[in-house]
Amino acid sequence: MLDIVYIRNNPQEVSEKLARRGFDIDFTEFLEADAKRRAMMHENEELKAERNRKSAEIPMIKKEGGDISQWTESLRQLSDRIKENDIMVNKMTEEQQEFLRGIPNIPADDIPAGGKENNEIVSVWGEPMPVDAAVKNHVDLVESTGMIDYERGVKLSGSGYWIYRGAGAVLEWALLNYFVYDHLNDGYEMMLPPHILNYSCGYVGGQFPKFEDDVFQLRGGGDEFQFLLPTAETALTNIHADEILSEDELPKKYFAYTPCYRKEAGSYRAEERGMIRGHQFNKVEMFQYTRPEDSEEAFEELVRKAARLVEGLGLVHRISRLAAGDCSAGMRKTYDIEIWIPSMQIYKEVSSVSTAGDYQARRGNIRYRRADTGKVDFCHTLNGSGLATSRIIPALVEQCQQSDGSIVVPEVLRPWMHGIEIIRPLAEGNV
RNA sequence: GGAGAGAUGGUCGAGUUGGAUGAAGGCACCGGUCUUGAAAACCGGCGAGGGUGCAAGCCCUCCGCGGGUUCGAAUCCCGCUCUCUCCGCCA
Repeated sequence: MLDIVYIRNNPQEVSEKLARRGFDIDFTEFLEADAKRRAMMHENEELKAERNRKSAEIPMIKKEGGDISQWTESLRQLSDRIKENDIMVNKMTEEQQEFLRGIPNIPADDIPAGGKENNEIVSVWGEPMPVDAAVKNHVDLVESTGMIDYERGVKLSGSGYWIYRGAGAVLEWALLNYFVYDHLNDGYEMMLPPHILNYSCGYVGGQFPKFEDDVFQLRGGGDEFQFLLPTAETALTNIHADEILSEDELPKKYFAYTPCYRKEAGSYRAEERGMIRGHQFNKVEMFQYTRPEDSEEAFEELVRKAARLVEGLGLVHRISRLAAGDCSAGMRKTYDIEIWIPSMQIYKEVSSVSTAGDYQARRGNIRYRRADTGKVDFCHTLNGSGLATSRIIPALVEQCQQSDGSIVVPEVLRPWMHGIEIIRPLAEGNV
């Protein structure tokens, strides 16, 4: 949610900045309605003041034994008028809120305008392997080594689900451990939140109402529903909703491990078969609540952390600065960490680091009190995957494969691999 | 699933025969006195949102959420949500 005062004072500037992300908006009508609403509100407040004043006199008149019947009659009329006005003001306010809710965040000035095609590559780490007939794709690799059981995953649940098993499950878990320990070392607090959230969490996170249909909804009969979280960000954003934090507890640095549940409705492209896109995948999510003046630095920190995790695995990757139109609606700026998938000859996102500025904080009413002035102000919120595994494993098995179809486990994961250093193909008929 | 109790400001907690009070008191926090320093003690300050104003200020709204009764609701009535206790069930 944008600051209405800011829009009021700088409508032109806001429109221009939003245009950078391809969002066309004209505030003329909105501001007219806003002025009308405020005038109406002001008028009604004066009526209320009058009512309060006169009502307060009644007990005194009563005490002196005076007659109050004409007072109550005129006050009843006044009250009725106030009630009518209230309904109108509420309606205007509701319309205004709805309008504001539909406006995406203002993109940061230091990111390119336009859509996906304007994304910029910030840096590249490692040398992408050339196409090679000998390179096996991850689907073949994880099946031949028995790391993933696609068939039985589908049997249990349906298309888009798989089972990590044996060395595959161990590797998956080792990755998560590797991430967890890195964040603990950096002083982040670990969270294991509920996976089922209420409607309001989806709203504050910025996903609802637009993406209501992209999550798995759990309906209990009411209008509002609970849902399986599509990312731990949705939980972490809401932890401090409706709270006023004190300045000295900022920045708050959290991370959470959860599976992420997404409908991913729509057809799968053939090249995305495998683990690239599933209905359920594991992810460790980093999150920070900061003072406004610290969010830029926090953003850099999150990007650095995400990239360093991939680097630690020794996997070829790059960092992209997303163009305004490619950032999700609630975000001012997003950098993606993308990992090289040799069989597909493309980079795929394994982490998306974003800063929301105060956009989410306004929706969730997340504030802090400044120590110097004693005033409250909105926090800034930032989030970043650190990391999602579902694209790491494909990249890992492909980048770490040997000519015999075995996979060398990266050094950093060994402490959690129960002695497995090389994952070898199963014998024929052993699947 | 059944029965009962409750929801007040950062926190604890008064206030429920409707009116003088955004709300006693304690704690926390901030400023000051005292002290070599700290603690203690004492004095003072201390909710949020909105409107208006250069400002001091003034006004409106908010006692879980939504509605109702009333000239007037934290207080009465209805609905909802959540929490707690007891019973039942049980991975």
